[in-house]
Amino acid sequence: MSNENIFYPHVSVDCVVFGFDGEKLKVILIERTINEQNELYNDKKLPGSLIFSEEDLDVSANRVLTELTGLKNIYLSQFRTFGSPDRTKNPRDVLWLENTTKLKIGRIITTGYVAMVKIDRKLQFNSDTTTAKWHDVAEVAKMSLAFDHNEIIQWGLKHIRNQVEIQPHLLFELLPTKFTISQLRTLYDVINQVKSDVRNFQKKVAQMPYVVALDELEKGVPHRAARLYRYKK
Amino acid sequence: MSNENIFYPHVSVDCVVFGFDGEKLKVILIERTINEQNELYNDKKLPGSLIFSEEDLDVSANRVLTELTGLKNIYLSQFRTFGSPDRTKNPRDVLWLENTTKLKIGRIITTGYVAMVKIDRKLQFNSDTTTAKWHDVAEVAKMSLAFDHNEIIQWGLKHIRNQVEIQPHLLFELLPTKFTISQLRTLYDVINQVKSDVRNFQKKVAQMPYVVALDELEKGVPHRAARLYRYKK
DNA sequence: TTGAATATTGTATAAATTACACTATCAATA
DNA sequence: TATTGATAGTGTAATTTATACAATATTCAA
Repeated sequence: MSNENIFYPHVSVDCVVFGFDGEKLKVILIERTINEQNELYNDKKLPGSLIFSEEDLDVSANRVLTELTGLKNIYLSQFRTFGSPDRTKNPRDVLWLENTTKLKIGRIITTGYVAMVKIDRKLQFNSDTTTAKWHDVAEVAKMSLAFDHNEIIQWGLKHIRNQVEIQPHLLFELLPTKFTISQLRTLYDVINQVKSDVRNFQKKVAQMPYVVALDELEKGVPHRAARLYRYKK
Repeated sequence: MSNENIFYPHVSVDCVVFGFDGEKLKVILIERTINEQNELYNDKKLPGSLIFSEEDLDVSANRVLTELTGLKNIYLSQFRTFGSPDRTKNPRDVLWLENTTKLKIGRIITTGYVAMVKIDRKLQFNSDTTTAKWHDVAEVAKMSLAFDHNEIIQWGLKHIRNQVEIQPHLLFELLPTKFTISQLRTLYDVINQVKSDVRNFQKKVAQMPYVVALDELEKGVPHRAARLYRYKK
């Protein structure tokens, strides 16, 4: 094996954090400003950054997420690594990288992580120049994000679909503590891109021992109030 | 974000290539010899190596697999990236790395790929010092492999289990062109760690339009010969 | 009181999964 | 050539799971 072709790529992590507002699937993006020949250009990217020297990849994903969004103790699940040299083919991305890292960067290999969090959790961040905000996943698909972040989000979405099929418990990460069956169904449908039958869905929920009915109804709705449920264990 | 903690890890790929001998699940390992204070030490590792400078990760996995096993045009599917700094905590592994790469290596982040190939494919290799051979997956689990390769194999195994559930077609990658239902069932059972009922399995196969019966029986068996089938499309 | 909006509930049918045991075939050998 | 050992091959009933489908209940607001 010859050595002259071996070099030292940079390694980063990117977090695809999903939320649910009761109606639509959301994802956290960070605003990015690039100073391009004294013209300021704004676009959006996933929360992500280079890993530290002796830092475990999973640990790094948690650190970066906290630094850029303020979210702590989030379960992050690795789903795929993106390693095309074309990831840095856009000069705007390279410019931004070199400005923010003060490093000369040839290529970056990034590992994607997904998380599912309750959308009412507060987003905070260290830096003055980045702002983490929720965006509609459907809207984001039409936007042009930094690097290959559109592609990363699609893979992340695919990943949570698979995850949720194996572990339906994960759905409750996205719902408020108290929720209606209707919210649960909407979430299920939006993730799986289906339209479930109301009665059959009720039946399905009824045989989930970990979804327990509360003695409480939703409030402030201009129609019959739905019963609230919570997730147990 | 401070820069002093950012550095340039090495990036590699490792291939977990599964085969099936009609009875047991197999995996390709490479023999490794380490010269430790003039004592030769032998052990085994997955086929894997550092990526090249401008090489796509997927392309790299294919190149490395061909270089180390002679296998060409294999469909490799990425399943997980291993990024613990502890991956190089064994001095023996570091010694081997530095001898083979002539590089000073602190840590290596590796991306795992799986492949499923017919076990009768010929294994060939460039180097005089490595030999690729099939090993029982069950036996390998009891061996101590290089780096975290035991762990990588377990993740790979989990991955093909999921894959095969979604895409039962993949099973036929592991079988000879002509196979018996009994072989198919044994393979199914060994991958899913179950014991399927013979009659129910026949029923299941009967409703797979892509498994077609041949007008041919197996030969050289000291009992009633089973009908041969092949995979179509 | 009425209408608008959403919540809640059951039954019949079809499809998929599971459990279960005897006969058929062939080669080796007595 | 009869017997034995080893594996192939086959069907039915019961259970579980998935699907299709519509009328009544509750609440708020007009």
